Amino acid sequence: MAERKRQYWLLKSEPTSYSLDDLKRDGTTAWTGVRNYQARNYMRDDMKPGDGVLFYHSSTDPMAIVGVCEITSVGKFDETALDPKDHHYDPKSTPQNPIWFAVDVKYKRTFAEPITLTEAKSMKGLEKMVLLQKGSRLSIQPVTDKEWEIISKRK
DNA sequence: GCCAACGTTGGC
DNA sequence: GCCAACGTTGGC
Repeated sequence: MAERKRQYWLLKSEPTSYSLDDLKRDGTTAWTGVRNYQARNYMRDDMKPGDGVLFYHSSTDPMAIVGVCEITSVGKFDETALDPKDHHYDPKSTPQNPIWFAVDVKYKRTFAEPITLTEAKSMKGLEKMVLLQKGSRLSIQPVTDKEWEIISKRK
């Protein structure tokens, strides 16, 4: 069987709800609570252990790509759908008939200097990046090899 | 706080 | 299956 090529992703999070520092503390976390079908599809169908992840802080000052993580599981059932007290509760999603999925994400490193949204917009080679497109609000986005190469070079 | 962009829902 | 109404995201 042919080796699958490593793919790259960007995960958005509001640092007040879950920051890269939180992930550094936890080591690994299940990326639960995603309730958007396109983002779900990426987790369920496309993400594989070893894939690279850029971690982005949204709705904060400054908004920035703050570091690098790694996918360490394939898509699995999102348990938060079962909990009536959870904000992401969805009784239609059950282990027998799963709708919502999560992947495990492992902390790798934090950039000494975050790449702010403003800076990213000025960087050569990132013009097509999903994050920078007008109206783009997907919380899980694919990142191209070239974009990964440019961004993950950051110390 | 505003609002553009987009996704989802539900009436028909 | 269309589409108006509504809700959410997230940059500004």
